[in-house]
Amino acid sequence: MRSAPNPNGPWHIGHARMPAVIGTYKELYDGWFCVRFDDTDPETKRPDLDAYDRILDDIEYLGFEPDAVYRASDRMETYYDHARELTEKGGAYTCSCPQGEFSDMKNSGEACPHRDKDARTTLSEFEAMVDGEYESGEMVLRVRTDIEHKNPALRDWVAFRMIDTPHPREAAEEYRCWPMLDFQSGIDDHLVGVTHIIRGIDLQDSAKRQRFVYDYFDWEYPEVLHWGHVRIDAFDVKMSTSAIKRFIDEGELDGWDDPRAPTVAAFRRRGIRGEAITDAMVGLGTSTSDVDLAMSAVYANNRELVDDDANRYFFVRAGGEDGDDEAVELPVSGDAPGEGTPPVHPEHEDRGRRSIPVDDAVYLEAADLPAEGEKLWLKGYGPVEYAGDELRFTDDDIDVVRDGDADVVHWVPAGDGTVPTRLRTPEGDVSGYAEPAFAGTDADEMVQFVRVGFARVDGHGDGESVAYFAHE
RNA sequence: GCUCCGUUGGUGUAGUACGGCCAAUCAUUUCGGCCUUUCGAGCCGAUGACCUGGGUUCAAAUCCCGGACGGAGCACCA
Repeated sequence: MRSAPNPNGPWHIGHARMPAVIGTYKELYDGWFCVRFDDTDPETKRPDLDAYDRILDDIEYLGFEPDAVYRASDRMETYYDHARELTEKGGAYTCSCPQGEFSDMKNSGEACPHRDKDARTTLSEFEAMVDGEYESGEMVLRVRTDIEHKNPALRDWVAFRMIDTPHPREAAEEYRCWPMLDFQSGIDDHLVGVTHIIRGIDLQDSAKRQRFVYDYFDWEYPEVLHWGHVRIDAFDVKMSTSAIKRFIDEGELDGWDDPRAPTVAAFRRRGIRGEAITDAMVGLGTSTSDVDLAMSAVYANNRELVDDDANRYFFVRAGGEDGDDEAVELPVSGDAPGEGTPPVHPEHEDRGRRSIPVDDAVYLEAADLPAEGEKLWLKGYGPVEYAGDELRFTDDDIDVVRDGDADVVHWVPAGDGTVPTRLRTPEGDVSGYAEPAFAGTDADEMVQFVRVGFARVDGHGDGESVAYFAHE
């Protein structure tokens, strides 16, 4: 099987589907898969030189190692040879009709005057194409299919055309005569031994077009499956490589791994394992109709993968960039203990307990504040009553929680050890305070901010620490 | 306009080739309960679907015909 990306940019999350599915099938059925960069349009789908490696990197992150990697732009001579052979078999002719004129004739089922050309004329004109003797638009090589085919999409399609813009890859910058996808991928699939093709619904007619070429060569066409588009819920940013690129250029996004971007790189930085994405993609199946990928499915997978290792910390959200919803600082009075000792991980008592010193005041999230006179249970610390301007420690036992008289909330001390932290989320940045022990976490570690969600520690800077929010 | 294709709970999926074992699977979501000095975690449970109208048949999610809705192609893009 093969994944044939167009390297015109890093991947958004939808691109993960192909490697996820064929990589999984390969493992399941002891198969083989390659990545082939279909980079045969230096102009309108101009390849991005960085994208080749980034894509391979993304595939590795998703959990797969391709058995082979090809670049179509390295294989031009092969395509030329097959074009010559096809011409000799009577399967192609050069055509200099203006695009619109040909289209009109084709749509009414009429052959253009070039269709009867003999193979020798075509061959010499094709060599001239290869040598770059025509300008863009002057001459194409068409596959001779059936000009009266009932489906107009299949009638005498273009196999090669001239492109004046040089290819960005140095190895391919001299070529001017480029194959179209249907020709190039059709030839390659057979030559590298692809037996099963999965591709998008937009390429439904490709198989039918390519079959004409396969018939000329007397090759057997692979099994082919067309799947629908994936829509991802939960993202405002329009999901297309060019749209994301534009947002980055305009400064709306910080880069390809901005947590607000629906890119593979962003998911990675947020601490979502490739496996979680892969499993969700495989779960979508391969149906022809469009599907919605619920992010909750990816998050649910990731939660399971990550929960066991993610130690718990408290993080009090102070608010977004607009400064609303400030955290509330309240003194603690009464016969209060000097520290809170919640478990590092409730299912792993052996990891011990954190120590959170309480000098005289704590921060709470504004939304957690009860009505005056009501009680709260500060998790890992104890019961308090909200007295309007302070929290009075009470002698209640845990029954106040059982009886529903007090909510259990997280908190951090308002003292020196508290760690100012920025949590970068798909909805934007949230600033806040993490408990002192958070300063001891390592970059790349996954943690769970209790009652907030899972996050990946990005780093601890001078003034603030940064974490990337994964999911609840 | 011409040509393809699809339609199972909120979401995804199994089942549809060979009709009965499907008053429909699994996961997620939502809701409820349980546990834990009491996690937006975990455990348990509940709600919730065969696009529509005809036909064939003892029997239809499954077969046939029509309709609706949705998607795709008809590029010198991939």
